[in-house]
Amino acid sequence: MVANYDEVMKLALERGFYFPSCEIYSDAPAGFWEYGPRGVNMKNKFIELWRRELVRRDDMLEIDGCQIMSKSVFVASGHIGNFTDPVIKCRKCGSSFRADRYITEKTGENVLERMAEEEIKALIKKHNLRCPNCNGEFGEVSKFNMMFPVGIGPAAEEAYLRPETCQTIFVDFARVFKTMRGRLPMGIAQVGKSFRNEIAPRQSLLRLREFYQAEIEIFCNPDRLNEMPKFEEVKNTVLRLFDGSSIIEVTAEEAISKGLTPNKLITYYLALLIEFYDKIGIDVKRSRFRNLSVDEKAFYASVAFDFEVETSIGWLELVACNYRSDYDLKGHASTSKQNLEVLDSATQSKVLPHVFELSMGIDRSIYAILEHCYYKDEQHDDRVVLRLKPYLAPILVGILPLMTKDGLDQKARRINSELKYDFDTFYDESGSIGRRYRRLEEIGTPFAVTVDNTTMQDDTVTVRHRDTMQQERINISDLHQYLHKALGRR
RNA sequence: GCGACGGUCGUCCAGUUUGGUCUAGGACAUCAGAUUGCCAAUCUGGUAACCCGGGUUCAAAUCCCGGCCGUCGCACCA
Repeated sequence: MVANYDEVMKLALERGFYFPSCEIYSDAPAGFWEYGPRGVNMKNKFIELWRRELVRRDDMLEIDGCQIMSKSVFVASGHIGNFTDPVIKCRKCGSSFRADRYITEKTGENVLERMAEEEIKALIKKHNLRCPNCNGEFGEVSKFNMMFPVGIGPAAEEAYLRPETCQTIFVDFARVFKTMRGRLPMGIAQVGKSFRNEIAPRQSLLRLREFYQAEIEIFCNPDRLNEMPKFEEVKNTVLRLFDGSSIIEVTAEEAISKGLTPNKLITYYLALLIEFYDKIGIDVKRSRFRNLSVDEKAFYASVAFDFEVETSIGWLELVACNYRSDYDLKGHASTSKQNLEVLDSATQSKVLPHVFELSMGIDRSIYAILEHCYYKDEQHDDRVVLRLKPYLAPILVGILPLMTKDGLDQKARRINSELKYDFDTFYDESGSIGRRYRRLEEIGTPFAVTVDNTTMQDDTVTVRHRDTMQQERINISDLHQYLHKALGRR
């Protein structure tokens, strides 16, 4: 039984995964959401697996940069120029439109991305364009920048909240490469918040104004994109590639030989990404890499694959995989007047690295995992089971006394005390045993340890499995090892 | 941002049409007690809400205006 958005939303609100920010105030703006206790735990575990399966596996370097950055950064990155849309507003009914698109649609005239406001105005006048809704006259052309400005210090020096975490990586690149004795290709990773003043934030975690990204920027020599010994590790990994009409399943090796992906470096990282999402609990059979067409790509990307998963509200983009070439380093080099070239030790030549990025949306990923793991068990009174991987579950194990007498509760409390420093545990004695099992499985707890009368005689407990409802009896002294193993730890 | 519709306990809903026993009701969830003792059991009791601001009126959950939020459509989406 497949979940829908409303069911996931209800579970998230009722069980403390996430909820609207500032909700006790009526002027709370849209597009801001908080993680509750269960959500933040799950998010932390998501990031831990990201570190393990991408950052450590590939020997990347992680940094943690500032969220407020100087204006120059965004002049260099192109956000000051490109992150704005020209908007025209009807004087009569107030409807607003993207000026460039509207003019092109109505007149066929090509409107350049950087066309000045005066020129746009002239075009409207020339063709006598009016509002399609009420035939009213258009007012001034305005530019809406989606970055949040901030004023630094008493003089309110112009700066911005970063609209993407990667800019920190680019401006830090030279120092990190030097001090960490970098070699190309080199990955720099970062988890952090980004901020975009969305016009219409919607659907809770899916379209936020303040959101988490986990970003990886691979700095590479563009002449050596097929020199990738590590590629052997992933050559049999299956990629599902979508060309706009159908999904083709191929191994990483086949993707290259058939020309579906451009080179080994990009293909290697697409494969790492899909392996990560498989381990995190996404049903990868319901995912695809969408090869973006020319007009869909961001202004800085020359090759772009969006990693998308199928949900009840359609295909949802979780990761943008962009080959940004030297767009960013070139921009920062010329704006800052710093030389950002590095020596590629393999060729002993100076090179301005190109960049391939994996830009993951954490919040959207959390939503997608919840939806893919949500299961309504029709065999057992429609019990709701969140079938999260053990290493992602907010609570790993519930510790339950069968009843609160004959010392069973004290015994269970002692077991909880012994385990809680190493695992996320939850002690619960309230309500019938069946009710307590149901509450645990609803937040994805894979195991429930029950203390019964037999425990008092031989120090064994039952371990109940969330998905099968089967129980096994094991020694209390083996519990630690048992849970350790269940987490897949070494 | 525009348009349509909507906003009542944690959740879902009743009450708004026709202002007045609404001191706002129910179910689920939750808490306490009793009973039971391995899969949402039963009984008793409790906690808990009219989105915010203004207006009309003797009287507003109910009517009017503004704001905020939500759903859908358009537009936008690095």
